Amino acid sequence: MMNNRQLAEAFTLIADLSEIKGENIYKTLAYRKAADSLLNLGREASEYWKEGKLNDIPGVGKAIAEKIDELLTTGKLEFLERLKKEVPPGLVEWLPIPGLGPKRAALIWKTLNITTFAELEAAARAGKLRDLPGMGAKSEAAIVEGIESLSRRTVRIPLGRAYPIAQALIAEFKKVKGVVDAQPGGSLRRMRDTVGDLDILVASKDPAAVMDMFVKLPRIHRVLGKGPTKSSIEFNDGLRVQLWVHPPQEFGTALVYATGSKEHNIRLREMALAKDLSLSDHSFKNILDGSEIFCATEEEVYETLGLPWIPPELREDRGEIQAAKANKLPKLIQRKDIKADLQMHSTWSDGKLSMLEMARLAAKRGMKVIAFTDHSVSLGVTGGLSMEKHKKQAAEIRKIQKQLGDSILVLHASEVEIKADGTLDYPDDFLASLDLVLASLHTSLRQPREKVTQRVINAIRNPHVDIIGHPTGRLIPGREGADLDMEAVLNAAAETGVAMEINAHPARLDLNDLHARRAKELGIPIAINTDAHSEEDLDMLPYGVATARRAWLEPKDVINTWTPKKLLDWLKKRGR
DNA sequence: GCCGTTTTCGGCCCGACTGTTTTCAGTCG
Repeated sequence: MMNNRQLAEAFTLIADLSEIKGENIYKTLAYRKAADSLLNLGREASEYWKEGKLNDIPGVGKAIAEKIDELLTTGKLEFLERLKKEVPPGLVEWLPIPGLGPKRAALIWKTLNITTFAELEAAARAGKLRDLPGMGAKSEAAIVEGIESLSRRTVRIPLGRAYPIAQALIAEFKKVKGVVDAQPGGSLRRMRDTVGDLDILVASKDPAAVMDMFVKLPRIHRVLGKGPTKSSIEFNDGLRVQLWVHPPQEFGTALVYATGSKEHNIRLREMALAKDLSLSDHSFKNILDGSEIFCATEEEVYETLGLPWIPPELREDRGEIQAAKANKLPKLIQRKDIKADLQMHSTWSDGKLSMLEMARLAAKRGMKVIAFTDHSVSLGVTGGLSMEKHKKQAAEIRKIQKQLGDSILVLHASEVEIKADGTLDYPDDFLASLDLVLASLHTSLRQPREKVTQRVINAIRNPHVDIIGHPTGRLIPGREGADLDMEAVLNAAAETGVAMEINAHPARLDLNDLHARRAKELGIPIAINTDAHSEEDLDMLPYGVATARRAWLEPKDVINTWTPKKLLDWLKKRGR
């Protein structure tokens, strides 16, 4: 059964091939929209399909619904196979080359009769592209350079790496004469778990000063473009940064534009047009009389459209505009709402600091409750604890609790391994003796879907498990995580009341935004924990909160916002 | 191909930058 990503890939391929073919641009746009919509769906399209509700998926009408049906039934699509015979699918590999789009791909293919990436590279290097109509030596050089940069270019980078770099750049921009404000834009500001390139927006009365400083930053590989209001560069490590500079009086429209997402912006522009206003990064322009409305702040932009300000994390065209219209935007959780951290590690297993040190550092960061979830016995590499050692740890916790007084409550917990056979690492009567049990997958993540899903469900059904930690086990970048049937997992959690974790470490952010949002819909309590192994890790909490915000979570949805008493009551109700 | 707080037909977001084409097309975000 094809999953959403595979379906989206099929429609993206249709869109790419159609565009090279020269098909009506709005038709290709419709396929792209459908692909995007599938990727943004909280549940598998196959479930909509079983319910006969494919048309409920935004951007899916009669024709695309029929194609999804064929793909899910047969695993193939006759329409796509025919299209591949008309347009060589190898051409699609050319499109990521900067400076080469569908029009030129078609031109090169038809004129030179080549279809592979290697043939294209050879033709470009042999000087065969410069004589094509509309192209010249510079276009050809740009394509050669584009091919080279593609091989050098890093894939999407983790938010946890991009964010500090962006903050450092912003600090530099703010030092430049004439700069009034500087903010991140793009997926960075929306706090997606990975970002493609860094978008930064500056408000300044003297744009040239910022641009000149920007293109002279150290460690720049090359300047991709430089204009009076927009420039972009590529660093030696392949990271790309795009900079816009606007006068302060239009910073609001500019920031909305630069933040995106593209789909969100399209919705805003449609709303503007309904009021005879054309919205750009500069202003609202009245299409009847040409008059302009300038917005220095985002609030003014949304107000002009009759909407309350929408937090950047929600701007994905996942229903936030409808919610804003109805004045039903969620009151999103914030960092300051978090008063408990229910997964952290100490020197008792693989943590770097003692429990007392960790407790004091957590208290300093506003925590009222923490849980030590040192690893369980079978995870040998981490120094997983025997039951015997747990008794000693319990005694140690009683001791440090006296030292800490009532500044912070320390719970004796465990991150219990969900073993490859689906059993847990300790017997039930031992689990019952702990203050809190968090169960996680670390091994045999590549098991088949049914098996690995059943493992997690077994853990959820164990009456002594309170939280499932980083449910899929993914690592960013690089490791996919288990192929869980998330809908089945979440349904089990909804039945038993087990909390699901958003692991705040930027290498995890697991649950992701979509799954966390689905968990909320099902009424499942969510935990946001740092999984800290060191002091620095304690400061990763904002990434977890950002993921929760992207999932539309409010303080009441998250158990870490509760008072110690409420948290203890919840654990008691769970049989503790 | 999708879609409807004017619409079941006729729209579908907007502008900067680049190169080459001396007024615009292609690409990009």
